[in-house]
Amino acid sequence: MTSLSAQEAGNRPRPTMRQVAELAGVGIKTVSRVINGEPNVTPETTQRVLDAARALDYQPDLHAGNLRRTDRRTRTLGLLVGSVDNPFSGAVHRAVEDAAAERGVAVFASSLDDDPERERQAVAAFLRRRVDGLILTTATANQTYLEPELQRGTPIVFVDREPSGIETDAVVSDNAGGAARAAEHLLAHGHQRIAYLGDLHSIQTARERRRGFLDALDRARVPLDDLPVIEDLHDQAAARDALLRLLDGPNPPTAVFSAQNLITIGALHALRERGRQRDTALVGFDDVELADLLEPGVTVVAQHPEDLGRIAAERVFERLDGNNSPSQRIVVGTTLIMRGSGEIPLASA
Amino acid sequence: MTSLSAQEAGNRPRPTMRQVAELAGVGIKTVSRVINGEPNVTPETTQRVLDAARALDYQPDLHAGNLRRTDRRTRTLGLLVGSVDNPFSGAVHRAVEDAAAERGVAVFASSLDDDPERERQAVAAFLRRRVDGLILTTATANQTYLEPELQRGTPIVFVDREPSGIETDAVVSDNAGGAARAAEHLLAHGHQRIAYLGDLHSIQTARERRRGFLDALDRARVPLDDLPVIEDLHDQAAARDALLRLLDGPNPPTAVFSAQNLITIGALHALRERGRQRDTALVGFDDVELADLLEPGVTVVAQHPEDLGRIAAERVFERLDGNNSPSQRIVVGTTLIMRGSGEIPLASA
DNA sequence: TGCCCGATTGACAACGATGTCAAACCTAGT
DNA sequence: ACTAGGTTTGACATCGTTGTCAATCGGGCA
Repeated sequence: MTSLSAQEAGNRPRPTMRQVAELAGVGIKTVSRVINGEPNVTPETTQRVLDAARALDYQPDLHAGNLRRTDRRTRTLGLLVGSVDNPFSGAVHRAVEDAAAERGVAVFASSLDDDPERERQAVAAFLRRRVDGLILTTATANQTYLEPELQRGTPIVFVDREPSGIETDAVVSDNAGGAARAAEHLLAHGHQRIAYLGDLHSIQTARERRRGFLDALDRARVPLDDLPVIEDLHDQAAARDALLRLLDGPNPPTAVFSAQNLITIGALHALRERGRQRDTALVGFDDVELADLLEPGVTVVAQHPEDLGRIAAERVFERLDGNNSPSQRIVVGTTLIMRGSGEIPLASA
Repeated sequence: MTSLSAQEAGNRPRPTMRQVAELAGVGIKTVSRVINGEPNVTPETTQRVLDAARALDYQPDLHAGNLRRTDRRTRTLGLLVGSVDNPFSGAVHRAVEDAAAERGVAVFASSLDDDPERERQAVAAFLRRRVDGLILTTATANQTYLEPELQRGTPIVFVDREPSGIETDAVVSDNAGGAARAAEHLLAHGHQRIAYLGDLHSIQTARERRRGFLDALDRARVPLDDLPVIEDLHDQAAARDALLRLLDGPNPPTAVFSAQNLITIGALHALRERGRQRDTALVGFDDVELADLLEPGVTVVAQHPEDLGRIAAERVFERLDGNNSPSQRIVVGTTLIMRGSGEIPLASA
């Protein structure tokens, strides 16, 4: 009533099964049976128990039950993504959540920030809480530290980036293929001097995209020597600055491939600032919101984060359901979406 | 080694303190002391225990410990947001995660989808897992169902939307104020016939924004009777369709206030489709990515979701630390960001 | 030498639930 | 009326850990 009521912390202790049993005038095991929907309880007893539980606002303690339960399932999943704040990660997260919610499973989410130390910490935090399975985006060079956990039967599925030093499932985008597609698209519009703006070299997908990009140019016999290939751009500002330098330098690129969503946004800023958005072609990897409303629209190689997340979650649940077929690497294709910026032809100037 | 290794599920059982104790040749309580950093263990014993723990890849079971521990803290928080794949929610989530991670607290995140039933389910799932505190965006008309939990001392902080029927902390944006600011801004540029495009009337913030908007117009003595006020637009497509109808109808609005980020995007689409983006003014509530690169740039009343999340989390931790001052309603201001679309003057046509 | 006191250690109960098992209670068939 | 067999129920041990408490050990001091 008064604003004090909320603050009388630790007032009533939380009711336990024992108290429900007492109120209902039955044994504690009977309460357990009712709460868990086990058979062989008369309707009258069931009702008495339910009434008592309602009256006390009883909430079973999942973890206490787990301790004794034979399956030892916490109905909890650990999810590690780039950052819960990034739209790509958000879509992955949402798909995982939906698949999990269907099964009454709750999801712990953590942000990686491409920091190996954060990864170890997050995984340890998940394991201490006894998650039933892990869906991980990794920042470590090597995940052998997870081997013992895998041996214990905990399903671990990597998402977005492939694992290394460990044999387990992975669900990833076709990074090299998508990057190659972007390069070929720009080549087809006459460009040869294409700048590559990439994320940290330590990130596996960044290396894959770079490889796909360079391989495609190489196949087209474009000399790679003096190509502007810039890596380790980890945020919008860095990408913007890098492209500004290229645009202001001698022999600026006629086209740009930005290999990640934040980099694309940085590149867009740089192009606008120099008024070059209508003569410098741009293809981005990963879609960005509103890209279709810019002028010109931003051509992108779109990933399908919802699929990545959904498939990864389904894989975890299959493993939990006993499927122990050999581990698989599932590749989700990318989609080139042409909106204008990627179709700007090489200026005849 | 072979791909089978990962599949021999349930191989080795997970090691317990008992096994660490056995391997180290000490009592189980001594292991507990070492793991928890309690004093009065000799350095040699400590080392033996740590070695044994390492050798077995021991991970303490946080929940088992909790069962016995006097503070009963799971070091876990439940967070309910609109949708983990909405940028606004993502920013709130990230801020909460950062504040929590500092304290070794893990975060369960769930999406609400403005569905009261999902809210009950998510909250129940959190409570069965004994989270230490709740940070909630609500979709129910009334949250008295949380009263017993509040009485037990669980900190509950509402974020983004205010609670009703319950006395507890809330951290919200200045919705009415921000909407009024948007209206005044459009009025200042000569507009009177301003369309309001709003979210579900059942959402408290949507009602607040509508109220702020209408009050501002009323103060300016704009007749509200035949103003195009459209509510219950819950996604981009609905917003686009609604605005298209207005633009195509008789007496179309000269300015638009879109009261939520997805609605703003839908409105942008509609304006482009009719080629009206340069003569119809637009102010959106909540910022959207790339809004600055559109032509014209999108003027918005930006919220500060990071602040909402951070403050809400801090409030929870203060409560957990024993602060039991009266519950507070903390209002975070909004910021008008002028980028062009909101400064389009009334056409002299 | 004997005693006191603090440091170190481990046995044991307990946290809230479920699995096991046996007791009590029906019902129907003879 | 009596028994077989199924249904309903609860006592008790147990899950992995921490709190309590008592036992042991090793000095330091009278």
